[in-house]
Amino acid sequence: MKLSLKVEYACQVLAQLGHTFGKAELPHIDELAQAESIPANYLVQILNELRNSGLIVSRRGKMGGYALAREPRAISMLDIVRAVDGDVLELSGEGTGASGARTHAIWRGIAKGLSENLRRHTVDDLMQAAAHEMYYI
Amino acid sequence: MKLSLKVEYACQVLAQLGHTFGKAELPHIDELAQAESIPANYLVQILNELRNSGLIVSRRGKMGGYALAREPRAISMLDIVRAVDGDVLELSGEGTGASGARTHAIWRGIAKGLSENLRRHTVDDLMQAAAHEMYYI
DNA sequence: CTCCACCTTTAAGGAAAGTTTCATGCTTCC
DNA sequence: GGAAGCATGAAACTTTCCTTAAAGGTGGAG
Repeated sequence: MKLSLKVEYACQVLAQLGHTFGKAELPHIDELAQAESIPANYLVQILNELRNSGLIVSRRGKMGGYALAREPRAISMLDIVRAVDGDVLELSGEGTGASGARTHAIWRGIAKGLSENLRRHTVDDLMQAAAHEMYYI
Repeated sequence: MKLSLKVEYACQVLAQLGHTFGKAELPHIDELAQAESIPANYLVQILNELRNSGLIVSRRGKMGGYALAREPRAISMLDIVRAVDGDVLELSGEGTGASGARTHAIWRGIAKGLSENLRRHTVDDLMQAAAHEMYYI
């Protein structure tokens, strides 16, 4: 049950955009890619998905770049997951078999709990310095 | 963010084994596969992983079959996920980049919360009749 | 008004994982 | 010893993930 690299990248780049939120000059793809050690060509696709989901905005041409669409605390990790990875803990099976329906029902409940937990974390949290990490290990 | 079919299958077959727990005659692979609409050849691998993790036991030869290793309420969904799908929300990346460490720390916290939630559900819950499903939708 | 820097869109390909199926050997009961 | 069933490993297929690439559109600067 692995977390996709794509979601990790998305969290990192949004944290990075959080730091430049409100500034006049917008960061470019290459700057973001280098700061977060993400392949630039892959980052392009992720940023597009984030833009299509309304989490970020972009400006074309010279002086172009990316920025958060709203303040960091107003973008949750649930928004991020749904933007790049689809529904949280989406079911693969059809719910067939004697225990299929019951199994689906329970997993939907678990997915709901996880979603609510993800909603409580925002880009603001991702921007905190690494010094507080001990609390999470 | 999809849940693997393998985990769903594992939950279903364990629910099925829960119903025959304590009985003298053990169900065969083919019976389990048919009851839960799971490809029998695939189910073999899943049952092996569940056995290697100590969740179920098996008997060879004629009159052979499978059974839970302990009572249904003593097998949690966290046990199931770890047996067939590895760690809960395992991280793919290296935690590199400016926000890599912080992102990892937050996701570890979320994974911990999900694990604790999974621990609260057991095979016993998976065995309940489908009539109670409405509460979970 | 032209060029350059930057974003936009799409696609192709390989690597990895997930799912299914098959083949062979080993145990136990009759 | 033979048949019924589990144990084990591997092959083949499908899907997803990750990476890289290329062609096109946009806006500011000179």
